[in-house]
Amino acid sequence: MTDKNNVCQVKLINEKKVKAVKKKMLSDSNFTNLSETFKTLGDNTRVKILYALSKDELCVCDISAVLDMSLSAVSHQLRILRNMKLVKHRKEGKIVYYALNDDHIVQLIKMGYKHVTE
Amino acid sequence: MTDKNNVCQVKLINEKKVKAVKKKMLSDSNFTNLSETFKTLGDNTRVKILYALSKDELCVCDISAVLDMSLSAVSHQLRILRNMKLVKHRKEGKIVYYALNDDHIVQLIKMGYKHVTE
DNA sequence: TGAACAATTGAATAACTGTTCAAGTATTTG
DNA sequence: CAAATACTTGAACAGTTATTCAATTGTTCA
Repeated sequence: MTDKNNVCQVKLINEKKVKAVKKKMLSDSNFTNLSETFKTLGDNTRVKILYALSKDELCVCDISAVLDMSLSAVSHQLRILRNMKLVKHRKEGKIVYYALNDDHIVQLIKMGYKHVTE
Repeated sequence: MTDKNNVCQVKLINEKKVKAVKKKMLSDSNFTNLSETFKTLGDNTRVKILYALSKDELCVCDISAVLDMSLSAVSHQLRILRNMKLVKHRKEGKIVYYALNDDHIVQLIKMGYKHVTE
């Protein structure tokens, strides 16, 4: 893709800058992990679940009550959060309790909240 | 949706907890803003653009060179970042230079990076 | 003025995503 | 064992999204 007529003809407006910035970029896999983490937070339902869990450990049923959503929808999103290792769960009979995996994510959400409210 | 047979029958496993957590939830609009901000960061191309701009002010052409992507694709994403007020731009003749709107977002990205690399 | 070119834009397409619905698991308890 | 129930799962559907391609805008400069 680099050559082609897609890229501007002037052979880079600012070759030095481009080289310097390119050198400072992270690896592709880091960017992928980064954007996938943000993408996981970038859904109304999931961010609500995480926020709720930052207040208390909750079972699926309780979460669906807090969010006023179907059990199934919540469960689907919990699977995604589980896969991303953002939440952990423990079984107590029929009931499955979910909790945040660590407080890391809450910090991110708090910072995001600061951003949108300032 | 609340009643229905979607929600668990036990009339809430833990009514007190649910009430307490529900009270602590943010407003819907706050959650929407929050998730939309994260969603904007939750794309490989956009997070790369923001990261690059955290290193230097760059024109569209330079950005497309840094990311090795088409001008058009970059421009489309820049529009989204502009709409979200994450970047600002200034014109210099034919060339449009982009920069981060504020350092807020870099903090978020740094924190996300810390999360994925730890 | 007209050629060159950085950037934007709209349409089209392919891929992805979140919810619902229905069916299925697993556990408790009568 | 059978009924009840908390939860999970797969398929289907509607809505969204990122990129490409082609056309267009706006600016410089010969």
